[in-house]
Amino acid sequence: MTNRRENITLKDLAKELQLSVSTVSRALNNHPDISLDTKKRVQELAKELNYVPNLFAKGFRTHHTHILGVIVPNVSHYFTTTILKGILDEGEKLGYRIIICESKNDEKKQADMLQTILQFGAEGILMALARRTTSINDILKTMQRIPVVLFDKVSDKIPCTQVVIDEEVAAYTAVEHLINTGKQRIAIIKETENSYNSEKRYAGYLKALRDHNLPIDEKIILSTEDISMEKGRAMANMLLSLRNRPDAVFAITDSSAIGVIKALNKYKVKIPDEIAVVGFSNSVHSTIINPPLSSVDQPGEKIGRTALNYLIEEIENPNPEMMTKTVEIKTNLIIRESSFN
Amino acid sequence: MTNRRENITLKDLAKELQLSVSTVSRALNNHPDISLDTKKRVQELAKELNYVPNLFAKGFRTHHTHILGVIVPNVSHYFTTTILKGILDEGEKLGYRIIICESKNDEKKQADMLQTILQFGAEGILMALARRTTSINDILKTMQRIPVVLFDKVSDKIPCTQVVIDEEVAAYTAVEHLINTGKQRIAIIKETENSYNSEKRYAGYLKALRDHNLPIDEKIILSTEDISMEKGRAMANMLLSLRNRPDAVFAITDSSAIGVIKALNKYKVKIPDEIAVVGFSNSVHSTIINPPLSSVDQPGEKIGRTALNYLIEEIENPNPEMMTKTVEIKTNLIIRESSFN
DNA sequence: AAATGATATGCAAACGATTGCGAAAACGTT
DNA sequence: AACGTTTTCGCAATCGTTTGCATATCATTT
Repeated sequence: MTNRRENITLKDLAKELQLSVSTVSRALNNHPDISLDTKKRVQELAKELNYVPNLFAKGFRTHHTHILGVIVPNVSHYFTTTILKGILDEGEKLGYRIIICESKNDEKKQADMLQTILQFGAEGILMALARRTTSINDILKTMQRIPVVLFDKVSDKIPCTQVVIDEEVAAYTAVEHLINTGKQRIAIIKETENSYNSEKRYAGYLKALRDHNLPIDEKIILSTEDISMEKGRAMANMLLSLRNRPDAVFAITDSSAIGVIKALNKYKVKIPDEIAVVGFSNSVHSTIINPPLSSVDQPGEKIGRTALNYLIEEIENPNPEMMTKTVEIKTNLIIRESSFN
Repeated sequence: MTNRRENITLKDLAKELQLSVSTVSRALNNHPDISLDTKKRVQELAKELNYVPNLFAKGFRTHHTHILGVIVPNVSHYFTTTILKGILDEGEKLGYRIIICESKNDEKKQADMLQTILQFGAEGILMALARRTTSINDILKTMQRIPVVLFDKVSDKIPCTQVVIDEEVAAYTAVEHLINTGKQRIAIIKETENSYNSEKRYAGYLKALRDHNLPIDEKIILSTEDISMEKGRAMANMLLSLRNRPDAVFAITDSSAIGVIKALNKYKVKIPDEIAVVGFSNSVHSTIINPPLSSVDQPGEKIGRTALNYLIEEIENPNPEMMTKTVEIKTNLIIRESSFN
């Protein structure tokens, strides 16, 4: 391992070329004051010696770090990773480095991470809120220093740009699809906690039923906290035990929808003829389960890209008026055999 | 947005307290030279004014950036995300920030990212190689500047610490399990390209057969490039068309194993009685598919943690001799209904 | 009383790059 | 030949923090 630490600096180049540090700096930055001849000499030597600017010194000097922070509840969640993909890709294109943190749905951890990211000199933060984020003080405080853009898990209590999907429309479309296939008694599995996403989807569900003059029956409106496959399974069992069974289930997440399918399969309930199922997220699992699950596809990469672009816009052209808009990304219902054949 | 840019510096604290900048610095760093009284005064004011040290200036001064870079082929790959989880978590504990990049299995992109990460002042790099990484020059060059630790996708051509699972043992165990359930004719689905992982697993497969005096039949040793669910399905169809069908399939990845199960289900082949299936990775999908898939569980978080710890060890205590070892993490075969009932 | 030592603080340089300002060099103009 | 312009470059300050060394104060010892 030769010379692990030794880095070439402007000074080295300057000495070698018998120039001043400032001239070398300007030559490398293509400053008009420098003659073409000098520029060429400098740039050639720089390349030859494999000069890499110390971005720390630069960032320190210019107060421009080109770092962005991202906080998400769980990096292993598939939908989240597609968003990250968009963020990483777009960030790289625009010359920003991305630091990723996982809040593990822990509000306190989330607050610590905001602090850390801030300390580290990030110029902006992208985040999906931890579940049950109630004290938004830390976030507001952070926003006084650098811009914040929320995505996916958002809250209208926080005055900043938010990038979400058209939750309500998406749910409406999904339920309407079930209605169009002749279903009349559609159950919903949603979250108990006041989650932004869950509420919006529920609203879409209600609107679809009302618009098609279908009765709303609270017996088949099921709520659960920490929605999961297991909970989906339990809810399905519950629905099967009803005297008046539903003929379709709209589950607010794919995992719970898959739990439903598993339960139905177990009791040999015919899908979709007896009970149809639609999920939300279009995760990879949708195509693994049998029958394949109809689901709302959320364009994760696009959400990531969009959020990042808004953030950078706010960093580079601060403009208080533009900083509180909500951007809705269109989703797309993917119909598979769990609801149609 | 009040005072977005204004940061409190040591100088501000010093002026307020009528002290010198150096004293304030030492007080905050708990230097023994400073009196308890002064320390207290300084620290209190710092907290009150919400002083956050400019880590850029600090890193610039101390040549200690506390940044690590991670390069992986695909951030949406489940196993990868579990590794990332481990890296992020352990990194945070040890006070390092993590920058993540996605190579998209593109060797050129991978080289660019090494450069970027380097420029940015990372003190070490963790990486899983892009598929078909042949020119390792960029990596070797990087290693002359900062330590590199490889994980998951590794190469023995690169002289550095490598953290992998016990591929061969894992495969051996999986195949032996099939043999123990009475299977005699076990097919394997592996990769064509000279992938480190695939070759090791294949070796384990061969060894298990030989140790149990089972014949090795090339007709049921199937290779494919870009292994996937679709390829698994195709390979299964191929196996079903044989006059002499196998009674078990060991698929080197979960996705291909799931393809196999889907094909078998389609043709109503009884699993595991007629043909048993074992996969590799124990991805979430294993429990979604029906029947649930037996699979080798790879402790992703542990791999991440381990790799990170080795990297930091090399950063903080450089010691050329320790830098080329291969660490094997133990896996665990999870038996489900696809191979046992 | 002087010397010694311990304790507490300040001075100033350094890290590497950028940049306003001024100076030198080169050239053209009268 | 003297002057003005333009081109090209260097000086020096600056960003915020750390740190070796010098300094100052006070108590302790001889």
